[in-house]
Amino acid sequence: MNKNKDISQDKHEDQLLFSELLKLGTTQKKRTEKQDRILQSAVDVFAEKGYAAASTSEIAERAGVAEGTIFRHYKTKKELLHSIMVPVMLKFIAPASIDDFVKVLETKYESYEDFLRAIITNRLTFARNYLPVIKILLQEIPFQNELRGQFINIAKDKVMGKMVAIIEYYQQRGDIRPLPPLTIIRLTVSVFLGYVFSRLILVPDNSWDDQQEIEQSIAFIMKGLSPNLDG
Amino acid sequence: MNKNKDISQDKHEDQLLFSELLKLGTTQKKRTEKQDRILQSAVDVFAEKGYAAASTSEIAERAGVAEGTIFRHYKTKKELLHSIMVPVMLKFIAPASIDDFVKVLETKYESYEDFLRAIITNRLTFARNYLPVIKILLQEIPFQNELRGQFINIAKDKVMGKMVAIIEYYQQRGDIRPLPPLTIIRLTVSVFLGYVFSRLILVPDNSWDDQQEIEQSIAFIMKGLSPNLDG
Amino acid sequence: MNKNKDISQDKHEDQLLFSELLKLGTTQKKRTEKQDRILQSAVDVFAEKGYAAASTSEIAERAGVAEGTIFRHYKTKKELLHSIMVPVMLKFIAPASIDDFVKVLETKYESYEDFLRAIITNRLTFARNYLPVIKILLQEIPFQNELRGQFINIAKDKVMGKMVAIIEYYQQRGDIRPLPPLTIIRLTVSVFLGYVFSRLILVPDNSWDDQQEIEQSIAFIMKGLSPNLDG
Amino acid sequence: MNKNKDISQDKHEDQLLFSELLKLGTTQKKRTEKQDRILQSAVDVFAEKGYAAASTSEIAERAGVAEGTIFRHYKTKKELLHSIMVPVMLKFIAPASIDDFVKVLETKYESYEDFLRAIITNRLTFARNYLPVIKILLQEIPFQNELRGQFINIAKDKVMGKMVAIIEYYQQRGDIRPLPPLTIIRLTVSVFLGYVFSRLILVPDNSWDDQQEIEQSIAFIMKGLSPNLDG
DNA sequence: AATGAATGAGGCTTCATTCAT
DNA sequence: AATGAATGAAGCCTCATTCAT
Repeated sequence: MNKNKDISQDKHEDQLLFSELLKLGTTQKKRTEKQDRILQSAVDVFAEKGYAAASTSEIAERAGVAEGTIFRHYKTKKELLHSIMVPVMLKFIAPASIDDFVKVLETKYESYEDFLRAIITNRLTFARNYLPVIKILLQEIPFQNELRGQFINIAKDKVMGKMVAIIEYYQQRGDIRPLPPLTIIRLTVSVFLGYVFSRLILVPDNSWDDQQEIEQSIAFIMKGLSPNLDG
Repeated sequence: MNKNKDISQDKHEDQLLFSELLKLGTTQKKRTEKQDRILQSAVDVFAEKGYAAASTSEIAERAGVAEGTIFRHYKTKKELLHSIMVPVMLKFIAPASIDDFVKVLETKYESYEDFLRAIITNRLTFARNYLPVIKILLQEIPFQNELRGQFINIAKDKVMGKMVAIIEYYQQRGDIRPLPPLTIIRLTVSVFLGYVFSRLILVPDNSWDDQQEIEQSIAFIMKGLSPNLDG
Repeated sequence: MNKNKDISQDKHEDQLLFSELLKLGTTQKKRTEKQDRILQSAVDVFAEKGYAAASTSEIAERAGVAEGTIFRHYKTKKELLHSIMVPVMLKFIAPASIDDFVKVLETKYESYEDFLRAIITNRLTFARNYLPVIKILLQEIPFQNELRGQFINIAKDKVMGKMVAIIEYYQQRGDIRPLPPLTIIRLTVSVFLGYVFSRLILVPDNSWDDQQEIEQSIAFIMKGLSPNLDG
Repeated sequence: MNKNKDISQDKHEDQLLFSELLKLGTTQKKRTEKQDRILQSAVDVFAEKGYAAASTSEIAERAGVAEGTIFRHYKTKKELLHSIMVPVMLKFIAPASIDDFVKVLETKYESYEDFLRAIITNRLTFARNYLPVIKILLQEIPFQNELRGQFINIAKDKVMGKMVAIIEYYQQRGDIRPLPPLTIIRLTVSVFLGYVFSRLILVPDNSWDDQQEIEQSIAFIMKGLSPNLDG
């Protein structure tokens, strides 16, 4: 059980500034300092008020740039949103490290539980670091059709295949029940996002014992998926 | 196993029109037909575009009334939102039937599983009937502080106490593990809302086998909460 | 110096309720109690906010009648204003008693000073009793052309002639200087309205010694108009 | 009697355009030509219709700008009003030249009459040049509490002290009666504003002989305040 | 006579976007 | 590249007035 080298240690991926995040994964032109400030302000304002209620003038003000400057870099407000969300979606649902999972599937994690613990810890760290963008993502997915399409495509193309492969691997090993892999993903992700939502949006002021809640969630999922209920 | 006449059959509560829903639970003045049309249009537009992006003029147009008419009945756009959401919250998180659960706790449902199946089926029926308002609720909770406060209060005052009592009852009976009841609620609700979200918002066009997904979800939860993993 | 029977004692004229005032001077239809309440509320709201900023709905609300009721009695908001102002103008600038002045000019007041004291005290009592309508009058005169026309006409037809006669009488007696009577009126009225404005609008919270201020004002006017500057 | 180069000649102060007036007395940012046009139109419309009845759309139209442009420079309609009135109040009740009065009190004006003639002529010139804003001032003082407060403060801080000193000086010289200085100010200002109001608002179409009316007003005030009525 | 729901024109204000500097 | 003044469409809301009941 190699708990030590778990994914959450992947500082290179998750503890970067937002502007750094955006650089990854796409071939971006050089971004100026003003552009960075615009993006950061946009993230803040979108997360605070929602996309529709956010005003470009407030974004500009917080970024310390003129109103017109935003539109020099992003043709429309919607393009600004997309400039933020696309790299985030790539990162959020398709961590760079997932490839590693596939590659070293058998050797890296002995059990589905280890895999689960690794990925949940990792994604929670990510969510905590980029909470505002996650919030935007969850908020806007229902309204921004194009965004939703991209999200689903990314999920399909970059994640689902691999996840299914991983799940089937553990199913064959007898770690988990032979439910449809998509159902397993849904159940797992529900528990995870349910925690993120409760923890970060619904009652953030509560005193949460993250460590314990996560362990309980993992145990819950593992038992829920275990093949041997009455075996 | 599950009681036959399960709660989802409670047509009097859940299969009414939206305008009927609003009548329940509060002593409302008589609502005119135009008022009903305004409310229905508001629900539609809020659900389609989100509160902030919805315009009162579009709501009026769809309702076939003059824009001013909206403001004769609802002082502000926000009041219109609240007029919709408050009764929904009361109904959604605090079904009238929950009192029955408490009253006839022992006799009515033999097991936590039966209880779970009953309440999930019931709430899913409700969610399906009032999908748009559920969508609004999930969307606006992060931004409308007052709404969120009311939501949390209603949850606290009307549901949590009873749910905790029910859960502790089944825990004493040995049906489920002695986790903190709030954690159990979080896990259960996560699975439920995760399904609603996937089913109704994220990929609504998929062909879903509701019956099977629900059974799988219930089984997942039951196993996840069962005390006898390695007993 | 018959100070005793001065005009301010004319209770029949000045200390009536507003609704009573309106009855005088014009042949009005019977007014219902609701009409009275509408008029009184209109006076209040017009005086508080100004005609343009007053809303008929607030007037209705304060009067305790439905919005539509106002328009059953007064075709338009402007007609409501006029219904208030016309009788007031008649009373304010053309006191019923002025006829008496002319009739008994010589015998009633021995000097211009007595006349002045009588009329100022009288008009001040009136202004105090009907302050709100005076305020409306002063406010709307510049904007309501029709009102201004009527005001000037009433002043011309009912007052100026008589006032000029009175002033010329005292001028012939050598009481006051042979300035143009209109100039004398302007100077006198200025001092009077200047006091009303300071006293009732500009700094109403001040502690004013009315008795003394009035006496000083009268003395000021008398000296200002006295013929014997270098006599 | 009166000094020849009287204050009304102070062209640098009083005969500037309105936009010029606004520049004085405060350190203003540069104003664009459109801003000037907005201010001028606002003055016109406010004066014509009153603040409440003036519409920002008409102001914009007359200024030849888009309505939105107004709100780029003035956050609200009320701020637009204040932007106009504050400098005017400073100029109207607190002429720059009043300091000179104090400084050169004895030498500059031999008598209260000279002082009075100077200041009245000066203020009348000002009023004539800026008639619309004076009209707005007189109209809105009763309704705009904040404006009234500022007006009173400016009067207190900048004028009253000096005026009282001047009046007491002439009282000690025996020029005028020992009435309370505030009463003297009230009487004097009443006569002055009474003339302005009659002349410019009530019956502007009359043919007025300004020179003569002013001299008569001054004579009236002087006699009214003279100590030696029956000396 | 009285009501109050309904209207639609118009009010103030915000906003994304453009463009001359 | 950056600015910020300018725009005009659109947003929320108010209001005087009408009319069916």
